[in-house]
Amino acid sequence: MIITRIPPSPTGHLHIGTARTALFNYLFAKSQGGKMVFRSEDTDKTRSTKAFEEEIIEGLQWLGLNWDNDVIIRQSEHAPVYREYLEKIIANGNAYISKEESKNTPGLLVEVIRLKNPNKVITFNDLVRGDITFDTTELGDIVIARSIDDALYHFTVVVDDFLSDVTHVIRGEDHISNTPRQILIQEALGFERPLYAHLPLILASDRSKMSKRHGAVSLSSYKEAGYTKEAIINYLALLGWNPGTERELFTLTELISEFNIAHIQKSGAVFDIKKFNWFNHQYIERYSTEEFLAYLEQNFPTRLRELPNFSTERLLRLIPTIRERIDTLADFHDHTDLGEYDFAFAAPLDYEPTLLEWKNDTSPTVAKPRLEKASTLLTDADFSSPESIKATLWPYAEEVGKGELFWPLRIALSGRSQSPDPFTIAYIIGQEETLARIQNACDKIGE
RNA sequence: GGCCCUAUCGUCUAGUGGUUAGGACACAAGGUUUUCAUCCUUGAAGCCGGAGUUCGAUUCUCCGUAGGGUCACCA
Repeated sequence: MIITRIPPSPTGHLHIGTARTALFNYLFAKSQGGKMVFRSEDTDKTRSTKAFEEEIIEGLQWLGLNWDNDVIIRQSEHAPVYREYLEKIIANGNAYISKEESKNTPGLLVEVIRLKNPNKVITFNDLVRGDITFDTTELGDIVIARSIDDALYHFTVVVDDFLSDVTHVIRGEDHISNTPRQILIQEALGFERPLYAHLPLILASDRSKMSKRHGAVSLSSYKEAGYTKEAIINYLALLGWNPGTERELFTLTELISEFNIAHIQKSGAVFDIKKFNWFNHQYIERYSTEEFLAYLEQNFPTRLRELPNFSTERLLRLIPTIRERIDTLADFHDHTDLGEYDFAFAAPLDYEPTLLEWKNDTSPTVAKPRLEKASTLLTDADFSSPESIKATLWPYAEEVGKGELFWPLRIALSGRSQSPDPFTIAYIIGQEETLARIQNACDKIGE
């Protein structure tokens, strides 16, 4: 049975890189019929918080990356276990208690536990990179515990991986240099060595490790900006891995069946927000009206309904238009309105009359009779679809010129130089509102 | 600086000794019955450098160079 693990440290928000590491562990385990276990590495009592732990757990679950252990393993609850193995490693002579000056509080004499380094050359096989060799002599006698009841990272990782029967350690490339230390501890304890796979790092655009100074790095910040979990999973999977085909769109389930560790890249991958946006657009576009509405409601909880002249009916008709035009919800100007899509609710009143002027026209005045004619035609029109509205107006447009009619009509309905076509807007706002807006435009033109 | 890892279009990548070096994002131009968006077509854009192995290197080896990671009583 293949067992992988995702052991985040609850000392900060769920980093997008941690989410990706979890994804790869999940995909590998599931593709092999194995399991992934979750472990909270909260041995650093001063930096770990319950809130961060909850955020990390919620984030991974939101993505659908579920682990297989029923109870969450917390290293803070394992002190007695570490003590047992610490006693064992001291008893077998591979570690010793060292009385020395504290590094944290200079002047204070403390007893730390150090591994007796055999000073040997260690070679381990990395599933991504092949053999990697280190001379551990330069590591010295590493400190594995502050005291018998206070084990440190390298020691706790080795013990917990052993206790969880972890077969594959899949983690970021930044852990490569930790591997020989952990192997030394495994050997001192007589544990079997798991298989290792070190993933290439996600890089910022300057090719350095992605960090806060590069902008958004937490999963929650992307979630809040309106990225869908489908897009996040899909994009993250393709950052440092490829299916071996030219296909790019995959669901989590499809990724499980396509996943192959041999296709993991060796070099770091730059996180490209533009491509990420494209993925998000792909998934948003595939949402049904109901799914999109749920997506909107989730991200604009109450404010959506506080828009002036809000109407659920109109919103439902607006959705197909928004769906094909946005990459993320952040594309709306801010989280208080629908930005450039506000024409769906409030009538545009403050645009300049000159905006009604088509490029072939010399003054907006010439558009007035066209708008009046359109108004007449629309009075008897079928408003059940954009197409029926279009059919009503088409013959007349061919007569006077399409731009000559549709441009001023579109401005009259949207008040914007760029917007969806007039048929779509008329359909969204309905007949009564359409006629009122055309009348308003005519009034603006005056004589 | 020591140690370790890496190196194909701007970015993500396919490629495993012989290819017109392929795809995607982004970009540019044109088109799709008015603007925006969508969609379609086309285009520009790449094998880090030098030796070596070989009939032949993007591909194998070595040396450079560049970039990254890591050097805690953090994880």
